Amino acid sequence: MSLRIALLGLLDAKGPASGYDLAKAFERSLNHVWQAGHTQIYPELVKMADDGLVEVESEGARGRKIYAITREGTAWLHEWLVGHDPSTVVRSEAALKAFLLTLLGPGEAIEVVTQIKAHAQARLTGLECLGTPASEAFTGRFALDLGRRQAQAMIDWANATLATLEGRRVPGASQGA
Amino acid sequence: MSLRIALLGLLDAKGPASGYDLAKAFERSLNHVWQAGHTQIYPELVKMADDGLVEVESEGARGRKIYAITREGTAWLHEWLVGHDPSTVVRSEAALKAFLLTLLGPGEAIEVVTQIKAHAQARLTGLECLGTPASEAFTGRFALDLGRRQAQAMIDWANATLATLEGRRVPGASQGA
DNA sequence: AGCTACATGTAAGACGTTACATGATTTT
DNA sequence: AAAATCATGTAACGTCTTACATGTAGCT
Repeated sequence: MSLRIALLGLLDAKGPASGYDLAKAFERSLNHVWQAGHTQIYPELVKMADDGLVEVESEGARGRKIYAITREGTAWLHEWLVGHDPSTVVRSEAALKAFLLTLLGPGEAIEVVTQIKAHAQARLTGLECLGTPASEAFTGRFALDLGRRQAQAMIDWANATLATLEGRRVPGASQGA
Repeated sequence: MSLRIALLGLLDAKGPASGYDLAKAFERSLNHVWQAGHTQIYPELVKMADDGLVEVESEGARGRKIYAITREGTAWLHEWLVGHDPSTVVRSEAALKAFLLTLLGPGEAIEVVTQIKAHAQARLTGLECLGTPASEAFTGRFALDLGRRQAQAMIDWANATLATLEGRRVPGASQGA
């Protein structure tokens, strides 16, 4: 259902758009929150139109189809945002690596953590580029802040873990907030 | 591939086990890192046996089949841990809600953030119960620390966002580490 | 005898990725 | 004229969830 929510959210926030536009919007803005390519988006829009959540507002050049959110779609979106209990399913390859870190020797473990840290730093840099503190109001600004904090938490974890692995601190201790 | 890694990791860390045992281990220890039920685990173990990564060591009562990791399996596991670039695919319903927060009125937005905060706090409490600072060495202790930090980051975000929504702070500003 | 925990599976369907396929318009 | 970008789709395959199905062993 979350793909629907993401698509409805974009249509609600930015107005009518084609599947192509939505795929681009996914790449640019939603990327750090949810992922979907055009091969998933096009069929989903058709299904959503069948269900009355969106409608083809107009057709442009090159077979371009502009979808608009319907009143039913808006209602559905708000219902989900307020009423739906966010699922706690987590599937993180980085966390899986962290879990199995004790199976490796110290040298290899340091290598893996360093790699994870580099990824988190790249992610943080990418997020910093998306919004500056000056631009105060835009859709997704709260998610951007959340993404930054999550990336920073991963970097902090990597630093603490590297310190442990290098024997500079006690292992497994809780380092607080 | 990550399900394989998780299963191989458990077999490597805790020794031979049945599919049933592995499903239980998923529930208890791996839950905050990767999820899988028995309906996914049983067929995967069969495929892994076909591929030579595990083997049926013995069969016990009630049709119980004990799987053990093979040398090839161990090699494969280490290869993945060190060599595989962790995918950055993120799909978080909480983050999606955060993204779409601006579509809601202040009252509803506060409600949603409060709900997310409660979930993060429950998660943090659950993780705290899994390991005490005293027990210094166990498989997954690094992932536990990571999970705690991620949960704390979410709680911090929720508090900052609530402050913004209640008009106590500037919106969208970067709050640093 | 009935309940609970152990133990393993299959099948249908939803969700997601990769590869393939096609054609129109704009830019170089 | 060729290349890039716009624009939409299908098909095959892999992963994940939910529901269904079966039988054993221990406990009360």
